[in-house]
Amino acid sequence: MNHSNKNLPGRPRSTQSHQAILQTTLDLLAEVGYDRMSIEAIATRAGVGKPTIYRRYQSKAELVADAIESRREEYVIPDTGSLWGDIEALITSAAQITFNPLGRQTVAMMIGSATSNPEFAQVYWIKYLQPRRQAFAVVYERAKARHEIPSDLDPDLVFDVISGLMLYALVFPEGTKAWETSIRQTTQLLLQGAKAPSVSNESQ
Amino acid sequence: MNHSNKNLPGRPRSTQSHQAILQTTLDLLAEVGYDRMSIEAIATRAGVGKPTIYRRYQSKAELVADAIESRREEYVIPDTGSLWGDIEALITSAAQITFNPLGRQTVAMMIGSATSNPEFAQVYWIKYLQPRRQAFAVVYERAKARHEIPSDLDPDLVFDVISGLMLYALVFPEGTKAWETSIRQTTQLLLQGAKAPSVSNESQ
Amino acid sequence: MNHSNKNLPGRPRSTQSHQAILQTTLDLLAEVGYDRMSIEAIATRAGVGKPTIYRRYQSKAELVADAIESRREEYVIPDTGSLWGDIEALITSAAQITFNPLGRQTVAMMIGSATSNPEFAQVYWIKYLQPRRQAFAVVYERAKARHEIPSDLDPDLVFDVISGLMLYALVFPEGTKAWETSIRQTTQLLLQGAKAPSVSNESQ
Amino acid sequence: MNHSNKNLPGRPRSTQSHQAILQTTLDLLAEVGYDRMSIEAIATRAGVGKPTIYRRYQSKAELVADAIESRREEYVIPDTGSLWGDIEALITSAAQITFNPLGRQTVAMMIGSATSNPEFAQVYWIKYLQPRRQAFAVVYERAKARHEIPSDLDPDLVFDVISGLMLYALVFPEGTKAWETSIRQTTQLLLQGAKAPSVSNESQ
DNA sequence: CGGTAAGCGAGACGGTACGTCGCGTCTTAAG
DNA sequence: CTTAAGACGCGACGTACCGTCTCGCTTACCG
Repeated sequence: MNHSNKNLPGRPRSTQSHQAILQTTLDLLAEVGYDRMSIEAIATRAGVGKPTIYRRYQSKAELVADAIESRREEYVIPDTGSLWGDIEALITSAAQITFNPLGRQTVAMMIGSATSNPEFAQVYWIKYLQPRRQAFAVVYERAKARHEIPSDLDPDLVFDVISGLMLYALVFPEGTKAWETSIRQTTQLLLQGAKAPSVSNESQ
Repeated sequence: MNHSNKNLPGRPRSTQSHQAILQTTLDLLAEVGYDRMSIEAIATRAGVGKPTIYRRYQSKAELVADAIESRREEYVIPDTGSLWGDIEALITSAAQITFNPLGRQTVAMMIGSATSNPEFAQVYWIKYLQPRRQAFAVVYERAKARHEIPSDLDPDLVFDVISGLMLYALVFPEGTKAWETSIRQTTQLLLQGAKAPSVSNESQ
Repeated sequence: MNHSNKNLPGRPRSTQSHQAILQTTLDLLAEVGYDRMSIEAIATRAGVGKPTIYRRYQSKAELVADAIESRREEYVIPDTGSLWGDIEALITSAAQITFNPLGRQTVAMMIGSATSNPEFAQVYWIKYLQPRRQAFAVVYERAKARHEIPSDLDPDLVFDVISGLMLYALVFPEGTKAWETSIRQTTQLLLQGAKAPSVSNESQ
Repeated sequence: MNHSNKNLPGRPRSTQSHQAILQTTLDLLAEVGYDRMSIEAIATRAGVGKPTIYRRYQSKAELVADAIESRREEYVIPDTGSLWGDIEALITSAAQITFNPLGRQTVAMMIGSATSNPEFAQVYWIKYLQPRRQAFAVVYERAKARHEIPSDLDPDLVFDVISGLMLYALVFPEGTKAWETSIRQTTQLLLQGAKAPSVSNESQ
């Protein structure tokens, strides 16, 4: 992304400052949340001048996006040998990332600025959801090859339903305590439904 | 909730100012969004002093919550005679409320403060989602009585899946253009799945 | 000034409230000073509604003026038998009234609003200084009759010099610690100077 | 007082803004007076942000004090060759500074906050009165050297009497129209009194 | 003796200014 | 040419009082 071996004139940007900025951003995000987190506070706590931040990022959203991105680990497609094993792995991975202070704040922030900064949710979509969606497609294909499941079901749809449920559970915890159970149940029903003879939907 | 016929001392609060505040809040929410909307601007446009707003609400969130709540219409359970007709009505109603500037901002705001102001999402849950969830249960029971659908399916689960998908579609429009189709398809699969012979899930 | 025995219709004004207002005004004036004293605070502490104050007084200045005036005692011209005895009595009386918290605040307030509310200093002049100035004239005449002092000196001038010195001492305490001594000395010099053969002032 | 050639980090404070603030403060002080002058108005008219003012001064009093101080000219001790000539020069100089809108407001403000901000009157004493008091002492010594006046009179006392009279005249204009005449007369009497044989003060 | 007119406390009203915080930009000297 | 530091103009924050108003309730005179 940055061709750091270019012979640019002048003092190079401090890697140390850069790391301090990103770490402090994540710390503050987890501590006080996106809204209550000020660039001023990040600069002060990181021991960095404000312009040093603004030179790198145009907005708080951009900074936070990069901070989160910087800590993202490479996602490995699970391969446990069975469909349900893989699905459990996917759910567990998603839950670990999502259901902790930083994760909650991240999602909250992403969602909160979905309308005001649409490109922001887009980043989340491309960087985070898309890879998992594709991983699920792979998992699904493998299960199909093992004849575990029917072939006429769109894995993307299943993935979106699962993601939607997790998002829903994140936003409304009081209505959906047993969200993991709901996800398993729903996935099962979808797979069965695809196998069963079609039910006519007369309104369509 | 309040018996309102109490003989409180002092000048009563102006209903006119109150209405002006709520209306202006909704106008500005739709126009510029939650973050960019200042109490100062609301007060000025509503022709009201700032303290008049702060006397009623402790925070912007509280004000906006009440403004939205004040415009909520009574929800009527659909009864078209067929399950799919009722479902379409539910979807259409939800879409009308959600997929417009004010609706998007409302949901964005509710979700955005889900972690910082959890009681806020709770209000949304109780006032808005719960009634629709219960309405769906009624619709489902009626369909069951008409032998349109199997009996061993939890209507709440179906509702949550649908809601989750809509929320997902609202937040990530780029990934889910055809969300209405997805919802119909998913609902159909769930209903079929419930009818079909169970698929064993060995990991459970 | 007010023909209080008029048969006005309606409920008469509460003497109790009136006294509470005046007393609280003086208390607060001494405690926090004129500037930091708010009508709101007076009303609250006096257990009185704001309109009850505004019905009586048009401004804070007016209220304070009346509060001070209400506590003014009748001034009695001293008559100790000797000029210096009388002068000491005058000085002591003035000092008692002026050099205490309420007195300092009163004078400060009078002076502070001398330019913005000139009529205010005028009240002070008429109600407080004028009587003492006239009293001094009487004292002076009596001393002249006793042949203690020369006749060709204007007692008003002497009084003004004394008053000026006290005012000066009140405002600049650091420069004029021994103001009582200064006053005695000055008075003595003026009396002597009036007796002595005139010094020519060529510039006049 | 500050050696100003210190190498402080960060952007130095804008001299331009500083001057604009001081000038606008004096303008508004003369126009509307101390009480009616708001920091908000100063900031707006000076084309400056409020924090820029609050960064420099903790209170309105402090700001005004510095604004006045900034325009103070160096005082030159008069030397006309005769005592009365010098005295006239002193009086004229004092009158010019004091008896105009800005001067009146200045003194009013200084005096008004004499009790609430005692250090404020102190500044006035040190910066303004003390130099003139010392100047008068010099003038007096020169006159004594010319054998114009007796030696056993404290020039500070004379100065204080004159200052007190001017202050008195400023506060109570209605009682002391001919204050210049009073001052000349008083000064003359004091000088004569010092020459004359002492009058016994029996009460002491 | 009942009507009525003013005063009462309480407290909300539209405002103005307060003093603070954070914004995103700028201007320094130092590296 | 970047850095840390920090001032800048700006705008919104939430609070304190301003002086006015509107309540429901006395209170006391007057017909």
